[in-house]
Amino acid sequence: MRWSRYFWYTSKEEPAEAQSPSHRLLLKGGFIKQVSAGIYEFTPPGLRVLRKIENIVRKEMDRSGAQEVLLSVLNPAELWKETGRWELYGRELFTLKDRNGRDYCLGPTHEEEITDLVRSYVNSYRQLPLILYQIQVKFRDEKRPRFGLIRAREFIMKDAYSFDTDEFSAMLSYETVKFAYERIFKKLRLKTLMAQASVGAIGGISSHEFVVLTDYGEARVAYCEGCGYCANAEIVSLKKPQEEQEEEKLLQEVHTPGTDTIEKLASYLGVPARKIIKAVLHIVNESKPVMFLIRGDRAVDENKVEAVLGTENFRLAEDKEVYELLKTTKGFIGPFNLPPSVEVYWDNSTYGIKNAVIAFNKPDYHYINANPGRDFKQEKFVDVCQVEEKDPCPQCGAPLKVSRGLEVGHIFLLGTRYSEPMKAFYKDAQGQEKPIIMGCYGIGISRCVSAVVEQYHDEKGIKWPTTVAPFELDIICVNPSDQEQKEVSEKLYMLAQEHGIETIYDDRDESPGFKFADADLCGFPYRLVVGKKVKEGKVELQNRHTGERIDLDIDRAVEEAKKLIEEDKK
RNA sequence: CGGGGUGUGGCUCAGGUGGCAGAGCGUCGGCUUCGGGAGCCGAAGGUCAGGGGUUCAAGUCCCCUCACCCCGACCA
Repeated sequence: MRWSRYFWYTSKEEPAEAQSPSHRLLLKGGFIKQVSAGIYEFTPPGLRVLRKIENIVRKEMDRSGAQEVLLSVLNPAELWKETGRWELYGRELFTLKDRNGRDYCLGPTHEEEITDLVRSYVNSYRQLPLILYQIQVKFRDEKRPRFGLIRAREFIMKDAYSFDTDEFSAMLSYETVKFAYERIFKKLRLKTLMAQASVGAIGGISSHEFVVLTDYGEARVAYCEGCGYCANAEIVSLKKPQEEQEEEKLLQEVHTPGTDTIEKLASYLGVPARKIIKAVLHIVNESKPVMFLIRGDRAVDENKVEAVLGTENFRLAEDKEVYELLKTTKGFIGPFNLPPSVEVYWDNSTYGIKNAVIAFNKPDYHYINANPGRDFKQEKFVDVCQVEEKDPCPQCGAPLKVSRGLEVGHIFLLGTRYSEPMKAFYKDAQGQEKPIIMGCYGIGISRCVSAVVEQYHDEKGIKWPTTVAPFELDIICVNPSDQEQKEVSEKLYMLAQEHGIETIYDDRDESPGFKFADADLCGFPYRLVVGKKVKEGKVELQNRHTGERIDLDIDRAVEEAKKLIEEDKK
């Protein structure tokens, strides 16, 4: 491709709206263009990257025995009503009506459609197992799209679905896709962790996430370098700690004016936050008050709260509600003299604490030296504590590491969540009708574009791995008005194409610095610089990843580049 | 959905106390230059997000709406 004729425009200015490196560099490098919040267009080079990722995914899925289909984007409401998700999916579903007033949605995921497709053809155990997949656009009306392609409202996803006769067979399908995913991310050069995950809104039995460690992910992953345990932080269980060994001191009521936060209270009393018991009041289903008590230095994990309460319909109590129920204000809530409507849970972190600071619903006062058993009762213990670095690994007890991560893949063993309500049944060898056991498996293709940039960039720009680079080789003619340089560049460009190297030839009439800067920004793994050294019969081959530069004889240059590129792609 | 912020040329931004709409980059024409986003000369380019209000006069002050970005809770 000759850059002078190519639809590719980079920017010298930093895009004002972008924060994360991938968002910033993809915009600045002219790979994507924003249309609206969470909606992006791909330019020719951006699309080249996307297609390469798609093709890697496609190849590995095919290799695992999955078969590609293409489902509809515009989905009639009827199917979604069969599974109840027309209502359950909520406001994240983009919905619309046709001219006759019939309801549709733009598919955010395709369990309903694929189940409908399969049930219309499959009715015997002889037709199973089966894995189908597609690579297609998805729509989700996200509450907060952000970081460019990382969380978009319109995005490209590879979604696969498995259909089996029984759980054992389903588990095999699950493992098959899991292995395919490992190969895919390896080929994309993405360093991922595979984390145990909660099944969430899609529903199901078992689930793993493939997570890229970056600062701009929204998942928190806890992992253990000792035993290899790795899980989404929201499902890591924290047990009761050892009982503290301390002599119980005399309970005292202390005046603590204005200490409405743990920080203020800790510094006012001169005690560490871990010696404070904090109380958090939630309102469940807009009616029931529930109090959680947790150690002062720890945070409540709302996902765990959801698991304890069995509903996502809860929120923190407002000041007014706190006053009506407990006649106190935030910061002075405690588990004493409560109205019977208030349910109390103690987080495991509060177990065995000695001489603690705790509030008792009297504004501006706390108890000090409060001790469980003697001064208050702890009945129901639960685990609602947000996992943090150095917490013990639930498997081996070694200190955990915690990182922000970006979820690029997710696999679920669904069971009969969709086949049962949609009556996707098969007949077994005995003629018995049974629901198909399903699994579903996603990879965020467009998100992977960002994930790669997050892992491969420096202050100058992107450093594409050769397997996904828009072009493998950039030929720069330093001075196109120099006849000799021009001729050599043209010759090398032709030769590179003959060798099957994906080449962009920067023949633009721009200054050398301009072209070098673009090459760094756009991240081609290899760069052939045709400059004044042609007089000595040499050109320079540069490696974007290592920064290495070597002078090569003109006739050897392309072969040499080819060798390195092939090596990278292995 | 809660909290914070920003909307001025294609892009990045400046425009105290109301008084002729600006710069740099980019674009177009010309000259010069060529190993790290070159230099000089000239030109085009604006519904100041939209609507309403105050005023002799609004980019600037007030009200409403919209869009986008950031922080939190949720998805690949």
